[in-house]
Amino acid sequence: MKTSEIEYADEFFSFLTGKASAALGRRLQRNLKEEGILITSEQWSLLYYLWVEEGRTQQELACLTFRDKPSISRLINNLEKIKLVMRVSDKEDKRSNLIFLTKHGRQIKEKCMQQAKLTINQAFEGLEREDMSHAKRTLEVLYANLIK
Amino acid sequence: MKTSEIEYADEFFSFLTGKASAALGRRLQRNLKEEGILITSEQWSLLYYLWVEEGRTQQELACLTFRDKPSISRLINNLEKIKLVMRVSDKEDKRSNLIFLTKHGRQIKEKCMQQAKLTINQAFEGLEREDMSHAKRTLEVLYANLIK
DNA sequence: TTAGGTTAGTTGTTTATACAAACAAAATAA
DNA sequence: TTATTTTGTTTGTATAAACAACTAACCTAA
Repeated sequence: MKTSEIEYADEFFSFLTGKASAALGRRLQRNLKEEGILITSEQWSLLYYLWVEEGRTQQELACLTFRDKPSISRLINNLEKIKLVMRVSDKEDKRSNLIFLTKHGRQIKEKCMQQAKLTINQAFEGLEREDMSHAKRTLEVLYANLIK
Repeated sequence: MKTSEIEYADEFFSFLTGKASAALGRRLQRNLKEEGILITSEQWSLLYYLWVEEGRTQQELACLTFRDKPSISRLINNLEKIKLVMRVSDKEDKRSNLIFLTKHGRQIKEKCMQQAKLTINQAFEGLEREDMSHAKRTLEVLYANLIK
């Protein structure tokens, strides 16, 4: 293996591990916990889209969060268990569930967004906005390459 | 919420999902499967360090792959099950297991590295090396911020 | 109107993760 | 030497992911 290939594999591996995003998720979860909010970063990502707009179908949530349908189904099971969301059968189309926030699900929004901002600030310390945008664009091209 | 905050949260979220690294892992797994090698991308990442050097302890592997000790313990259980690695109790320190590749574990190295290279090429299509290095550096700073 | 295909969601199975708690072996300190 | 702490690993429990197989409801076209 040539030197250039070793470096190449190393870069590859660094992304493969996804350690940065995992660390970000863990930190968010920790920051939420400190405010007494016991949800996972995955649950946060679903709630995020419901705070923007309620009454989405599970299919919509699957597309928005890049998960498959079973993953969404089980995430919502857990969010129902802790009484943050509820399924409401769509009267127009009985196949669909519309997902709504409970009162408590709406109440925690502000605290969650605040802790998300805190997490961002902690993560981006010493980084320029431009660095983040650049990295984001690169990852988006990479992602686009891989799903086709 | 101000516009700038929405953009900010969006960038944050894009990293949070880790969708790029997940897609990379799935593609690697798929590419390996096409060569008849049925291992997960997580198993690959452990094997990678064993191909570089065998006889590492689980603790070492945990550090190298940024996983906790239970994760490594169970990854190795599964790698033992499919007969790619084996635990050998360290005679110097009976607490430690030294992890060695089986014959088959060594045999698949070349094919695996070849499929890893293929995966890299697919992922990086249309991207400059400089973009990847830049993204990598950014993610490394982000990661360093979050583990302290 | 009914047969065939599509869409929305669920369930089963396997793998992987985190965190906490347990355990045994080793190192250290009294 | 014995007591205490540290280190390496495993086990328990919960959440989450992918993939395949399934059901139910809807749509469409003969």
